[in-house]
Amino acid sequence: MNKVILIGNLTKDPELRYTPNGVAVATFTVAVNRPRTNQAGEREADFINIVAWQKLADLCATYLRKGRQAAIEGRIQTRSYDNKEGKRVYVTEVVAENVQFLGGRSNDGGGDNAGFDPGFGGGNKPSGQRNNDFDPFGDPFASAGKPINISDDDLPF
Amino acid sequence: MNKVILIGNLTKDPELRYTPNGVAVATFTVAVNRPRTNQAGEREADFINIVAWQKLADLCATYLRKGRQAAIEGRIQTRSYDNKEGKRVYVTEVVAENVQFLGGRSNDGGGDNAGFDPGFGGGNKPSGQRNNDFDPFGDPFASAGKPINISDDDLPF
Amino acid sequence: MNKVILIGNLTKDPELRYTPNGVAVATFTVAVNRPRTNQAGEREADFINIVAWQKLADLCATYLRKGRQAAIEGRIQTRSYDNKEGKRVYVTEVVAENVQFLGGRSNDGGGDNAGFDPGFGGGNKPSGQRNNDFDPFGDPFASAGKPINISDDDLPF
Amino acid sequence: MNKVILIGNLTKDPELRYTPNGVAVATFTVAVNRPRTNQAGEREADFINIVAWQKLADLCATYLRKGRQAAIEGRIQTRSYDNKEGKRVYVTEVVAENVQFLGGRSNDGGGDNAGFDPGFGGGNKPSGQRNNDFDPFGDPFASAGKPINISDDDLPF
DNA sequence: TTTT
DNA sequence: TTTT
Repeated sequence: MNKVILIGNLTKDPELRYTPNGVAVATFTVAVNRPRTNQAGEREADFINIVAWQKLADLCATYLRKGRQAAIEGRIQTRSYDNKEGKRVYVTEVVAENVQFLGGRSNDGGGDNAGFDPGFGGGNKPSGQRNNDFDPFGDPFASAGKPINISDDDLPF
Repeated sequence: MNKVILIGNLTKDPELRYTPNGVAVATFTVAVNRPRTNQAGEREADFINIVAWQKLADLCATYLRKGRQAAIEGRIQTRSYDNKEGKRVYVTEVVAENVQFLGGRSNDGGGDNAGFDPGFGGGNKPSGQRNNDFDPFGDPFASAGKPINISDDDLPF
Repeated sequence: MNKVILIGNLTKDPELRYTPNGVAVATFTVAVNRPRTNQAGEREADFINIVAWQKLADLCATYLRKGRQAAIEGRIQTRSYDNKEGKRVYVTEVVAENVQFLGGRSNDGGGDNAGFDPGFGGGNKPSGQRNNDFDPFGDPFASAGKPINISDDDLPF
Repeated sequence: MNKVILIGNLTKDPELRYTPNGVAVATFTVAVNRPRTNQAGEREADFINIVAWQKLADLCATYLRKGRQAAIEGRIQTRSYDNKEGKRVYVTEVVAENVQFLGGRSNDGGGDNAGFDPGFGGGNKPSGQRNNDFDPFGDPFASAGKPINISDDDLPF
C-alpha cells in the first residue's frame, strides 16, 4: 500500500517532456498549505514534486497552469541517480495516478505565461538551473519539449 | 489536503532522539514493495523516510524493529537545510500521524539486533554514513539517543 | 485504519442540529461522480452521507451550500437503530474529520435553496421521504435546528 | 475523488458468487476497530461491507477467511433496490480495488470453516437470512456459489 | 448478524 | 526555486 492524496496549487506551469521512446512525462510542483501556522505565525507549505506519465502527462500539460488548484492521487516513489560530481542523489516524488482539476486561481489567463505556450510549460525557468546537483526534480529529465536520455528503468508501467 | 498511507517493512530499527527541548523524535525508513516487477523482472521497493514525534515517537521506538511491518498514516513534508559545504539540501519525508503495528516478519527477535537495544535503534548503521551530504535522512538529527541541536522550526505542532 | 477521502458536490444545504447536550451536528450528502459512464453511457454518482460534529459542524453549516464542492476527509462509520416498526436499520455514513471548501458551482448563490438550482441535485427528492423508514440519513436526527433526542452513544468523541 | 483505505478483520468467510454472465463477485464484511473506546469504556468497531469483482474476487475467496486481517483500498458505492415489500433500500458499501492480505489471526486453520470449503465462503451463514429486507448486504446477490439474477448495471467496469 |  |  502506497497511497498519496494531495490538494494544492501549482508553483509553475507543468513541464512536458518525452523519453527517447517518445513517452510523455509531465513534471510539476504543487504547494500544499499546512493546516497550522508555525511558531513564528507564518503560513507554511510543502512543495511536492509530481510526475505524470503518458496520457495523464498530456492532460496535466493541457489543463494545469501555475496557480491552479488540483487534487492528485498517486504514490510516493524514491529513486536515486549519480550527479555529475559522482555523488548519489536521492529523490522522493509523487507519481500521479489520477489528477482532478479544481477551481484554482482563475480560469488560467492573467498568470505568468498566459497566452503563449499552451502545450507545455517550459521556458519560464531560468536556464542553467536544471542539472543542478541538488535540484531534486532536475534530473533525469533534462531538455524540455524534446526527447531526452532517460533509462527505461524509470518508466513505472 | 496532504494525506499519505503506507504499508511497508522497516529497513532498520527506528532511531530515537530528542530535541534540545526534550521532545522525542523517531526516524525510520520503510520499504514499500511496488505492485509490479520492473522491465528486468525484479521486484522493486520505494524506501520512504518517516518521522514521528512525541508519544508516537516513543511508541515506534518501543514496538517497531527492523523487518517489522507497519501501516503509517501521515503527510508529506518538504524542508531544506544547508549542508556543511554550504549547499542547500532538499528533503522529502513523511511525518507520521498514526502508526499501526502489523504482523511483519517475526515477533521481533531473531533479526539483526535482537536481544539488545529495546529503547532505540542506533548502532546497526555503518558509522560515517550519517552527516553525509546527500543522505536525505541524515540531517538534521545527528546524535542518536541524546539531545541535539535542532531548531524549533522543525517541530510540526 | 479507516480512512476516507472524497471530493464531491453537496446535493442540498447542510442540516445543522444539536444533541440534547447542545453538541452541534451537521449532516449533508455529497455527490461524487464516478470516473466512468455506465453501460448505458450515463454519468453516475455515489451519494454519500456525511456527519460532522462540533466546530466542524458549524463550519460546514456556515460555508457549505447546495452545489458547492468540498473535499472531505473522514472515516466510515456503521451504526444501527430500530425504526418505528421495530425493524433494525443499518446505516453506513462518513464521519468527517476535516473538510476543505473548494470552488464549486458559484460562490454560493443565494440562500438556502436558491430559487432555481442550475447545478443539480435539488428538489429531485420526493418530499415526505425524510423520516421514511428506509432513508439511511433520515434518522436519528429529526428536527432541524433544535435539540433532539439522540443518545450520547452516537457522539464519536 | 472517492478513496477508501481500511485495515480490518473479516467477520466471516467471504462469499463468492457469479453474475448471470459468469462474472465473479466476492462479498465480505470487515470489522475495523475504532481507535478509542466509547463512553461506556467498550471497544467498538465499524462493520463495513466489501464487494470485490473478477480476479480480485477470486483472490479474496481464495486467501481470505474469517478473522484474517486485510488492507482494502477501494471506493464508496451507493446504490438502491426495491425489496419485496416494494420499499426502496439504500445500500452503502466499499468496492475493493486492491486488497492486501495481512497477518491476521492465524494462518487460517482453527477457524469456523477450516478444512472444508477452500474455494469460497458460503454455508456458514444461517439460511433464510439473505433476502431479508434490511440486510444491507443481502441483496442483490442471493444464491451463493452459482449464477444469480443480477442486472449488468451493477458491474463497476 | 459480526472480527482480533 | 515556489502556490492561493
